[in-house]
Amino acid sequence: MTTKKVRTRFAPSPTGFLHIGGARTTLYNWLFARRHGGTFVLRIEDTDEVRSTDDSVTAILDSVKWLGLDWDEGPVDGKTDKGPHAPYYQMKRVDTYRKYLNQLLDAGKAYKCYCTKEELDEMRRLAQLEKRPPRYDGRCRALTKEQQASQEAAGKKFSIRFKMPTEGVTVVDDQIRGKVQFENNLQQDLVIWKTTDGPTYNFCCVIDDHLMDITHVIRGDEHLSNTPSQIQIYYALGWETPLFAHLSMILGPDGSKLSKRHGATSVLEYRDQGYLPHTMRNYLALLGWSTTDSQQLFTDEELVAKFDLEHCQKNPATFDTVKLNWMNGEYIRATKLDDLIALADPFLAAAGLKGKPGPELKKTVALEHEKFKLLSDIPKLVDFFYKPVEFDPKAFDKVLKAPGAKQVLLDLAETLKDFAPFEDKPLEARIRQFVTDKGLKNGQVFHPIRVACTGRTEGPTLFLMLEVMGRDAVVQRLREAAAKLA
RNA sequence: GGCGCGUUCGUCUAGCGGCCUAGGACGCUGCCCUCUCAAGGCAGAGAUCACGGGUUCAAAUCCCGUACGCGCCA
Repeated sequence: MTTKKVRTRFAPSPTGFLHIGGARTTLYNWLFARRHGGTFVLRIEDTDEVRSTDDSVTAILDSVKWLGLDWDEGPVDGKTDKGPHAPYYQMKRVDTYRKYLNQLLDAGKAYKCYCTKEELDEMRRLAQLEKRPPRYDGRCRALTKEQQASQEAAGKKFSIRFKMPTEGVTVVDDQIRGKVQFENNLQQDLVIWKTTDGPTYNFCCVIDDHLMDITHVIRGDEHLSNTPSQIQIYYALGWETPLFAHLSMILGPDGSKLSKRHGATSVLEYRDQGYLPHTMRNYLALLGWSTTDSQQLFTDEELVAKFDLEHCQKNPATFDTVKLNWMNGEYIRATKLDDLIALADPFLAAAGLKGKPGPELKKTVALEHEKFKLLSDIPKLVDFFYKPVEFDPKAFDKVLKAPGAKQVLLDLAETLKDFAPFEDKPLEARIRQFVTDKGLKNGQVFHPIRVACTGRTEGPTLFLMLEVMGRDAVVQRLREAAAKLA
């Protein structure tokens, strides 16, 4: 076991938003680094010039920041970097890659390949036909200097391939899956430099992980198959390999790889729907990792203290919004009122509830605190305090159109118009007295009040809600509802 | 097609040969609380541990096949 200081990295390609799978990979890298007092590095793998965009970089950095996962080295924003291994954008490191490319070329461990796309397609077609694995046959491996010169004289472009060993096996000693063996002669000679004169992902990745002293490469399952090739590049350069850990994928409810079809996949969408960063950390931590006890809710400190690679799941996990929602509700309930209102600010603003006349938001939100699953639920559940009552048709028909309901509203408006103090307990006592006086049942009075004041059959505890709403508003709403019944 | 990975309640999972008549969490059902909806409390249903063979006194746990799913190569 290495005694080196732990260094992990998350290395996204900026070709889109940070999705749930990437978020979990980031989290695990972060947790592992923090767990071992190590360093967490963020590196942008933007070698795909066509698909990489600045907007994606921004979106990814925003996502990681929102998740609350701070990185020790990496981009600060689109322009500057922090850390001793800067720059952390691969396209700014091309000279470095070129240096090692030349080293491999000089050592005869890589070679120029002049095959065109058409030729490669043909090769593949034939292989399919003959039921052979459709891989590059290595025809340019043994080209002489003269042959190469004539290809180039003919103006042919070339890519550069890495020479995989033709015999033996490469073992990936995976921290999660154990030893995984690959036969070398079944691996093809990987393109490490493109015809367009640029490095490829698999090459840069190796160079950077080595140069940046990465000790643990924790990444998605989809990279496992490329790992033997990468390991051989380490060997060819005379480097020690880091330890690898491949995480299983995250699936959608139908068992296929989580994608747009399944709804939200981008981390930022979860932010915009009103999930708390802590919920995402906790939920994602448990999606593919677990402790031996039955604990579900963890503080960040607990997560950091307990996280390990041993308990990472080998099989893929289905993303379950229902449990996510439960957890978010748990954390919203655990959030102090003032903090909750601050967190909900964008949602309250979007709903136009800020600065509206009416009760203090803090009071109305407090009434429903235990019911919110999402921050975006907050305005939906308290908006009736701040705008004219909109009656739910069913509630209106069932409760207000009930026999006697109109009279109850009218009588109550009279009873309450001068009532003081207009507070929870006194109100309850008075209204219960009203019920008795009229020889009615609780429901015949309580329900109409609620619907008249809120438009709905469900809502906060009644008398406290009336207190918060205030006498004038309550009396007015009772009368308006009665008038509507005319 | 080749190679690789995986398979425990609907979902996330515990389990590393006897403690498993398989435990927990979310969800679901019922009851309690109650002015509604939640929250909370209690109870319950729900998994022949993918299938088939071995190994062993003993297997969800080890080995081998099969099926299915997924990934990579293109």
